Amino acid sequence: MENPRDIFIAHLRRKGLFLTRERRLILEAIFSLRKHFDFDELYDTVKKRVGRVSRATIYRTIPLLIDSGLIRDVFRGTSGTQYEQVRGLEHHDHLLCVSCGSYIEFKDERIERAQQEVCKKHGFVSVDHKLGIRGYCRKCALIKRVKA
Amino acid sequence: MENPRDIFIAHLRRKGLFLTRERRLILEAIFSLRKHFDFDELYDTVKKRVGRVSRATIYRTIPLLIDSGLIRDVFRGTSGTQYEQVRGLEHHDHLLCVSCGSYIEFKDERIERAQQEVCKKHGFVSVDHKLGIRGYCRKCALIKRVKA
DNA sequence: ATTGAGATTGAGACTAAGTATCTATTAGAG
DNA sequence: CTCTAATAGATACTTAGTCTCAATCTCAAT
Repeated sequence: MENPRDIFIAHLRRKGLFLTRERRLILEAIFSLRKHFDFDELYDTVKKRVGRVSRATIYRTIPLLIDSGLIRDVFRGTSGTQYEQVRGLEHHDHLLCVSCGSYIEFKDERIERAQQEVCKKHGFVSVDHKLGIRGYCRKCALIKRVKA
Repeated sequence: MENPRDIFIAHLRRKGLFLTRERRLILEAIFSLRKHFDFDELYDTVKKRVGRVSRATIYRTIPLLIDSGLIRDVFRGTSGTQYEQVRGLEHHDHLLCVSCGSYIEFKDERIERAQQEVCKKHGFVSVDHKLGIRGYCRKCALIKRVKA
């Protein structure tokens, strides 16, 4: 019950849904992609493997995968939503370079713990959180300084 | 040089832009709104006061206000972006109730400090950050429990 | 106060992410 | 194998946000 396929099937069962050929192929496609991906990358990959999929099917399957805990959406830029594979339970946050678009993942236990305390204090039951720090990565910060 | 108008003008000057009637009215409209607002609320308010504004003008002015540090965008839901007035420098983050849509603002120094350290460690120059915790507020968490 | 170059506005066309609808097809329980 | 609800595909639709361009306005220099 550890592999993505079983997790996905279990989730579908729970909701009385079928594991269709398309859903299976979308799931497989995701794990052939790099960790972060967007709609178009997923769509193109599935299409390349199957020959034909409807965009609608991809859009309909994404929330199922999110609810299964297999992927999550990380940020929404001007051009669509970015998703990432969730492997295991290692939650993490992101440093996002506004200049070159690269990102760095990080995890800080102090931040996680402090968040839990904040929730507790407000009687808030957290289901998800997202911390994104926007700025300039090391390389771009240097270029910027040279320019200025 | 403390009031929003002066800050805005200074920013425009720096970029060689004019303080037009429309920009002034948009700025004034914002400060008549509640702290959090979206595009439509702003658009309607300006229209009510002036009689006529182009949606494009509002859309063009928003980034100017963001760059001036007078407002910031807090989260982007399925229906547009939410903005908030920035008063002074008090940065804060949000607890977002996925059930009733309410939000709670909070600030935690430990989180802020830890973030700075993370940036430092990666040679990252932060310009902005956003922490949003999604979940159930006290009231909705109770209702949920009763239902389940 | 006038003027002129460049900035800006308004109106609407346009783009694109995501949703909704409808019909033919498919999954899988019995 | 059969039957029914679920599903896929195709495409129309919605809507946040951007782009375009002619008409208008701003303000620094006169």
